[in-house]
Amino acid sequence: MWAWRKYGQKPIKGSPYPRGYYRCSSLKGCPARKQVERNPADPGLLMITYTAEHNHAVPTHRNSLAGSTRVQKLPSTNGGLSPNTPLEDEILHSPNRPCKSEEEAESEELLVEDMEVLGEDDLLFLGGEVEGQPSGSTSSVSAFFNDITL
DNA sequence: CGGATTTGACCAGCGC
DNA sequence: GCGCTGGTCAAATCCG
Repeated sequence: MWAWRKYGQKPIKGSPYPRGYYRCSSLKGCPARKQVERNPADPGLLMITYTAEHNHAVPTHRNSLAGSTRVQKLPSTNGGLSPNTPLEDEILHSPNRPCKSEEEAESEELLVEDMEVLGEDDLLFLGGEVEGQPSGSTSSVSAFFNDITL
């Protein structure tokens, strides 16, 4: 839904998997950031931590994808296509639980974004609260994902 | 050719 | 003060 540009990756102490740092590339001055790290307890699960809020509206890019790019890639071969968002379309493309290799990380992230669909408002809420509540907000996000998987 | 990704270097905060 | 760790920067590279 947002356009994220990766700007860094670091191995994290205590976790065998590196953490990726992403910025919003939709708008140049957008302060929104997200950290993507794998859950050591469940390597198939990506924990996405949002920091700061987007200072712009959700790019209609999403719909434009559904209207142009997606349709071009997937003509009416799907029959009904997906009347909903392209995000759901991508989720449909993602396998259940690949857990194959690092290359599958994107698919796994899509899997996590499935959870965003479930609790998108909650995530945005958490992301917004990180600014106002410096203590424990990040861990709350992690706990949030843990609750989902467990 | 422009934008995204990779990756090593640099910097700041914190604990000892 | 020093070393460790996490976060960011920027140059090189890749891809459409």
